[in-house]
Amino acid sequence: MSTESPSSAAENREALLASARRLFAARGYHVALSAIARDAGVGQGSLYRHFPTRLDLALAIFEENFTVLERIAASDPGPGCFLRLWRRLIGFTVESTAFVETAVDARRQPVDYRGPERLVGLLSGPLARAQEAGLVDPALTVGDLMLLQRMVYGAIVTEVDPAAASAVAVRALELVDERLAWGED
Amino acid sequence: MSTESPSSAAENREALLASARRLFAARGYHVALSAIARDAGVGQGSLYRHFPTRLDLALAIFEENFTVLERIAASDPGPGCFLRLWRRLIGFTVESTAFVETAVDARRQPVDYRGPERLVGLLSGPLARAQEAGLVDPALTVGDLMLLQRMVYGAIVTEVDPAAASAVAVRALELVDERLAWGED
Amino acid sequence: MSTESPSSAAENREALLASARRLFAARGYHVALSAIARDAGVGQGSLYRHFPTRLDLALAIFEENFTVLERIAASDPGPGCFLRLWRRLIGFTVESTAFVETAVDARRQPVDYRGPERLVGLLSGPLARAQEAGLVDPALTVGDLMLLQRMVYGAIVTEVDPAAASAVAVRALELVDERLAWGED
Amino acid sequence: MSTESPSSAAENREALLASARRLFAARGYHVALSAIARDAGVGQGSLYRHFPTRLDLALAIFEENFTVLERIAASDPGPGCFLRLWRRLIGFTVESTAFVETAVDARRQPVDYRGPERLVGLLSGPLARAQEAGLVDPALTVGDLMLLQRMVYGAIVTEVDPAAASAVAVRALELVDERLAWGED
DNA sequence: GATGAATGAGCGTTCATTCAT
DNA sequence: AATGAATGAACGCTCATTCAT
Repeated sequence: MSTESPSSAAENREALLASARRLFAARGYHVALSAIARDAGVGQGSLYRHFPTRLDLALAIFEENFTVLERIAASDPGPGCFLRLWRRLIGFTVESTAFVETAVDARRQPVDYRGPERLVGLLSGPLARAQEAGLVDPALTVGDLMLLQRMVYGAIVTEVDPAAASAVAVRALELVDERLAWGED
Repeated sequence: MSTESPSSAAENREALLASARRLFAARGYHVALSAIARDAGVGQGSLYRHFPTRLDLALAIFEENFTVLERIAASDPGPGCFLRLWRRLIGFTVESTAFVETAVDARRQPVDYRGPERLVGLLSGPLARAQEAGLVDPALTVGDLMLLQRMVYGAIVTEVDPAAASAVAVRALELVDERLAWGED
Repeated sequence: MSTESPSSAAENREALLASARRLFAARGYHVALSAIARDAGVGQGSLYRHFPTRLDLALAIFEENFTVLERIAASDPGPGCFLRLWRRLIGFTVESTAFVETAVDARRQPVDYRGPERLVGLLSGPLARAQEAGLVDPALTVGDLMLLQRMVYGAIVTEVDPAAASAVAVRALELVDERLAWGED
Repeated sequence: MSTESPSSAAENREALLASARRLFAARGYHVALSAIARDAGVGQGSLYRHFPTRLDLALAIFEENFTVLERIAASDPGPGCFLRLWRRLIGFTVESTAFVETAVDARRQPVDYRGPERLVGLLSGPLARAQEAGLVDPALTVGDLMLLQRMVYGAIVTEVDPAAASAVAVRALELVDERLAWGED
């Protein structure tokens, strides 16, 4: 009977996203939605109201990630912007391996999602600037980068030891390392 | 695919593996086990007897793949053996993207599986011979190859268009192509 | 039908009744109450204030119907009044088959509802006048009529084709037609 | 963990039908399916296996009713057969008022059900024999009878007092009584 | 050894009801 | 007085697992 304030809608949304992020990572994309609601301290109906499907939850998390990347892109007009973006993107990849399962699901129940295109748009300018400044192999395309990110997902998601995820990502990128300056600080 | 014939234990096992392979690919690793039994024309209890868990089914399929690779390794003592093995391995990867989900599951409910080590053992000799013959970059280690295969999984499994899987694998490998002669026939 | 205008209590009540009438007819008596509120452009809490239970909504619609019948009864002191009333009553029956579900519900969760008695009171005078004028079989009682109306509900509500409702009502009444002059204009 | 014998399939089916018949009558067509399973002493999954939808359960009950009627029709070649059939049919109607709700549902989610046609086929011969023998008004058609049965549903289902159901059916039929010899033994 | 019906916990979803605003 | 988000019990349904035959 404990009714929270109806005005806590925005807070609930935040709490649900945070719980989803955490439980997706800890227990996989197919964690029970009721567990997410419980973890967020929110009723099942409210979860449903905010995010009618599991995918809506996943896409909302992507959206948050995008916001972070957009902020980086907007704040740094220099040639170093690209590497910051790329590191953050790989960071998201390492943190959210559960989204490979999202991708697997999406292949079977296709959804209209413009994420990749938006990411391309976001990276193009910074990549060009970095290449002009001689920081990145000029032959590398944004498409190559998108593929590389997906490959990193593969490397991480098949890693038995969760603690090794970052190291695996580094090793994976090193396999193409002459072209990309990842890892050198 | 439903068989009405007198079903011996061995035949049932074969039928179950074939159905699992097909349904894992078509409907994903989490397809209902009852669907596999039905597709194989076998009772649910028999599926259970042969493969107590879903993972047992997956590992048995890996085992079949191993057998194919071992046959190649045993039959070709020349320097070209490695590339044949590698191509077949990538072929298996393309065919069974569902096994990324197996890997994801396995991370959460860890199982003692010696697959990677066996694969290393299988590839070491042929790789060395290929490197001696100048066919493959001598700096490439078997560990690099294992990682590369896992990266290919990532590229494929995040590909929305199933028909593009092979092409994506090729593109993924080209990102490291100077070192590996994949694709040149 | 969603109204954005400043909504007074009385307007809300009207809008809710109109939406309930429509949705009961279109989607059945058990349509979600939230759908009625939404359709009326009114908050769920306001629906609640006006009509605490689903049955209150149904009874309020009956009440509106009564008002129409009372107006007819009050306005026509002649012998033809009865048939006008009867036709309108059968009309309401055809329009609101969903109320059979109300009746079914009411049988299980009995409610003190004086509808039938009021209807008897409303029809008695006009029926007597019609019988005196030789327009209706003098052996027919008001109770018979009430039962007949209920029988018409049965005929309509079991009719698969909604468009056939009126025709079914006519056929149903014809089964007792020598006694009642329904249908002859 | 109490597992009943897998061979109790037929018994389970019977138990489910009996429970459904009883609970549909007592608590309405929309009684929880889990309540029916519980009442029958059967798991929910088994209910589902035997009757995938609520409607399947309802139709199976109709089927049982049909079997009873067919047995009467087959066993009595005389002119009195029709009245026995008709009494039994009205008896089923009185017993299973919940099926008005089935009909209401069916109007919204139409289903291909040949019940009425079968009933017509079942009654035609016996009705003709009864009419030849002068037991029933020769002007009465089978279609009239079907409609009459539906009208009886309306009379019963709108009756507040469940104990009055039979009496209401009798009164309802008396409204057309010169034509049909119902009630006189 | 094979069978397939039975089981029931657990999931996603719906919705009447409440209540801070 | 009106709003509409929050709640959570309850439903239909799925499916891994068991076991009498």
